[in-house]
Amino acid sequence: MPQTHPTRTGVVSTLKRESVTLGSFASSESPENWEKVLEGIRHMRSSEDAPVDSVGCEKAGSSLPPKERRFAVLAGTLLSSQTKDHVTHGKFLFLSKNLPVCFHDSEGIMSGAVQRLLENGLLDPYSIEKADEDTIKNLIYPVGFYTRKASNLKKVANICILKYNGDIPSSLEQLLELPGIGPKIAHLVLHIAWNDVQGICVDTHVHRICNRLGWVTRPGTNQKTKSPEETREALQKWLPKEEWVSINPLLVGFGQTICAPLRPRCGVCQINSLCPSAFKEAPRPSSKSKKSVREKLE
DNA sequence: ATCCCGGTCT
DNA sequence: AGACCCGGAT
Repeated sequence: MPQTHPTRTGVVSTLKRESVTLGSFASSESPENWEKVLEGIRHMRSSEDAPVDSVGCEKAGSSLPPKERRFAVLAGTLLSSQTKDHVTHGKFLFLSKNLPVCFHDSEGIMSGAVQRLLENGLLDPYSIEKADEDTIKNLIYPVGFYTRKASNLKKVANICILKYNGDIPSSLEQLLELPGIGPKIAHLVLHIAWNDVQGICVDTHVHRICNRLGWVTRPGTNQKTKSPEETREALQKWLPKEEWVSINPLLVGFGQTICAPLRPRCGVCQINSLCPSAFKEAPRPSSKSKKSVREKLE
């Protein structure tokens, strides 16, 4: 698609204010203080210990030749999608050179599934196509949506064989045609497998945090974006492309440790003075308890 | 024991 | 809008 990103953002020109913006800014212009916010998050991330940073990664597929390696990336990413382990996608963005298929291993679920596939020689399209679907199901069992993923994996393998000579598609559009591959995974695979950054990988953390920061709005409005895709497009309009890769693991880790989906720890957040949503989150979503009034005020 | 999670597909 | 699915949090 057209590359209409005004990467030259007028970041240096505008005079800085100390006040917190309300998240409104002219379209295709950067939100105020975004660099300060990013810097603050980086600083917090350097001292926090987010799960995404832990070293529990498997290096399945690291010694494979390029074509097999790419398929392993696609298969592994497909498996980790829609699982909480998906948040660790950010991890192997950094390790893609040597460790193309890497998963956070907090529970051993994802890495176990990929490793079992690899040990059984089921990380390449030809073996997968021949393998029984139930076999794949059993090997990947603990991961979420395993039935659907086993089915999608076989379909993907078949398509890769028929249309791509056993390789994986190299364009965004072709990746999106694969069953079970949506925008998030497609952009991720494109980057990891082909080293091609065409878009920001927006998961729920990126989606949520960008909206809290007022970094993205629906086109022509001040309303929050409604979907990760809207967030991706809005974010890409102003965020310099140099940040497109790093923004995902940065915000994922931030979202895991501080800017959590519910009960964000605004009290310890170092950029709360720059965040229009700070301390504005509903304190207790479902409150049946009458105690626990003053326990979380750190 | 119940609720909640999360990309993708329908 | 709901189904898919597990494990984890509550």
